[in-house]
Amino acid sequence: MTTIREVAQRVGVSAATVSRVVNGVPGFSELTRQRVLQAIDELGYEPDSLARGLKTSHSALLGVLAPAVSDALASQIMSGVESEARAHGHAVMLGRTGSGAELAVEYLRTLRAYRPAGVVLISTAITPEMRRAVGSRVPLVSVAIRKGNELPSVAIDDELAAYEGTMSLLRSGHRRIGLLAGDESSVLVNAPRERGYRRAMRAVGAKPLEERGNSLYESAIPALQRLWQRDPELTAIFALSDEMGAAAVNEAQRRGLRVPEDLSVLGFDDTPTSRHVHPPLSTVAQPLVPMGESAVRLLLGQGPRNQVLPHRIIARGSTGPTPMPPH
Amino acid sequence: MTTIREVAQRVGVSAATVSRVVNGVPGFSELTRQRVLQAIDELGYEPDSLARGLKTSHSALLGVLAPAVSDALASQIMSGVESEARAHGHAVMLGRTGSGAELAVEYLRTLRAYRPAGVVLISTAITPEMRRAVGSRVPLVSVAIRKGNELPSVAIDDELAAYEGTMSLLRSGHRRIGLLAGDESSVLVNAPRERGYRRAMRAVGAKPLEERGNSLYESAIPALQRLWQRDPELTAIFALSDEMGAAAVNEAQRRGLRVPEDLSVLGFDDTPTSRHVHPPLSTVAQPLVPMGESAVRLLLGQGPRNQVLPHRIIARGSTGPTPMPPH
DNA sequence: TTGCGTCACGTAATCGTTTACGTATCGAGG
DNA sequence: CCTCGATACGTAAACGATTACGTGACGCAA
Repeated sequence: MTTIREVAQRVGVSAATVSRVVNGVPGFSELTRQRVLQAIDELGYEPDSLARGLKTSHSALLGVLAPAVSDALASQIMSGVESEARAHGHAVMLGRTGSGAELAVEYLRTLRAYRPAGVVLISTAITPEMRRAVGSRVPLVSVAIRKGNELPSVAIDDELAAYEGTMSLLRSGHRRIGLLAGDESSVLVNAPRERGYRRAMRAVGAKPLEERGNSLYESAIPALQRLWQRDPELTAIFALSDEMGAAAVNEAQRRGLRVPEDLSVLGFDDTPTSRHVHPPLSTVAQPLVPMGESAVRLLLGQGPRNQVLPHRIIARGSTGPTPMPPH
Repeated sequence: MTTIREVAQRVGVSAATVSRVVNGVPGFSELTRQRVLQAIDELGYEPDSLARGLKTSHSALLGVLAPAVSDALASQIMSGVESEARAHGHAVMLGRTGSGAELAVEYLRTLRAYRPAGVVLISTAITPEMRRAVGSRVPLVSVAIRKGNELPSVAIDDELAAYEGTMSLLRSGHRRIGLLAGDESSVLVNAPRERGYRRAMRAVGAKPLEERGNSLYESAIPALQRLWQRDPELTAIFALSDEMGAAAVNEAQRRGLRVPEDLSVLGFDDTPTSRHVHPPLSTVAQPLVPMGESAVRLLLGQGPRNQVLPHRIIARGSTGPTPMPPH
């Protein structure tokens, strides 16, 4: 590893001067700039981030905390985080919450030891313990959750998005729309969505019908069962996650229903999963990658404290007009 | 941020002693150990990783390089990497290759500046430029690829796995088995799988039939078209990725074929995608999470240089016996 | 010519650890 | 009693960068 002193020596200047040209701090002539840059290139010098971070007391590291590393929704957001972070010369450190805040606290403690430039919390509410663990200096931003913590946030308007999703089904003539909700543990994102659904249903005098899964594929199967049991003549299902939506289209077809002729299914989030079923899942799309990008810009001090990004209803193959009533 | 000197002062010893008990280096009495530990607890002291890394010239950071952050297969592996890394007190830095080696080189350069303990390369072959970028000190390990670089590796035996996958279809009576292969760019993993398929087919005197996608869902549709065109009476399809397998079961059903009664579909990798279709996809499973775990153990100096982990054929709903020939 | 402001550097302290080396104390063996 | 070897520390020098401060040279106005 070549050090700043080695390149200084090669050029015949002091380390301070090299540091200045590297960081663009005024105090050197054009000629020495050239020679320093050339020496850097020849020696393949790269500033030691540890030493730099020690001196400046902050590194160019960004922490990312997600419920699970392999979570599809989080992955998309992380993708945006990674590219925007890199665009700003920052690197990304990964951690997961798992169940309970214990892992998160532990992760934040080790993260703090690296003096990160900021931390992105994906689908994760912050606890006082977590705040203590990471220290009060480090800026945090929460993504895909708006309420429940006083952090700056990047998210869609879940209530409105669910309202409009429901509305789009209603406009196609559906009245018997079952809701496949997420579980209580992710209440911060689910509660507003449920409210949006109910508000839309009530607006047209339709009766809300809800069952709860845990957002994952398997959990949707029994919830669907219960839904059909409560109303065998459902014409549409609004699932609050794409995985549950995928389960709905598969399960419907297994029961001999055609999608969307006999049953429309609307998903939520627009993860890649929505394209893995047939017909492809219509969904209420969150701009996941842009959300990740926005989050790092916010951390790096740009943009308003609370960003609400636009959602979008994407009609793919799984939704259509109300089936003709048999007569 | 409390420093080591502050805890030293509080106990009435020198910083050196505190450092010794923190790192378990002999040279302190049991009594001072107790008191130091207590002071650390009271002050919430956490050693500064940057300073420590500067002094020892290596951090407890592990780099991970994947083709894409949101890649499903890579995500599973990363999940294993993260948990095992954490179990060893290491943190994980994320980077992506994208297309071309340029991003990878850039990432490895910034990674080197943090003096990482090692780097995990997922589905990525190393180039001389990449090696230079990261420096010769940093140990590397490649996951999910065995050939093509002289790195220590963790992977399954792709040739054998594909052979056995094909064999399992053959044993069910299938003879007209189409192969949905991946693209040339990932030749290091695809070539052996194709060889395994061909070897099995030839072993029973069946005729190989192959078309090429790019491992993603969408790419499988036209490839399937070509497959059916070349042999309309295929009774099974072996897809070299779960996404293509999922496309095959959906596309088959769209054409009015029942899965598995009329057509069996076998996938590859055992990513979550395999459970997102109906019937759920039978697949040749790689132990992705354990592969990630093994990789970090290998980096940290444990285990043999080249690990071949066991694959497994998982029969879910998408495969079955040959359809009766109509007569 | 003198004086002063600017430019272009160099010097040296500093960030928070680790660690080689020095040292005081103490018990035991001769 | 003296010596020797552990044991249990303390001292101070690194690690590789950044940066406040000092300084010599130069230009220019008075």
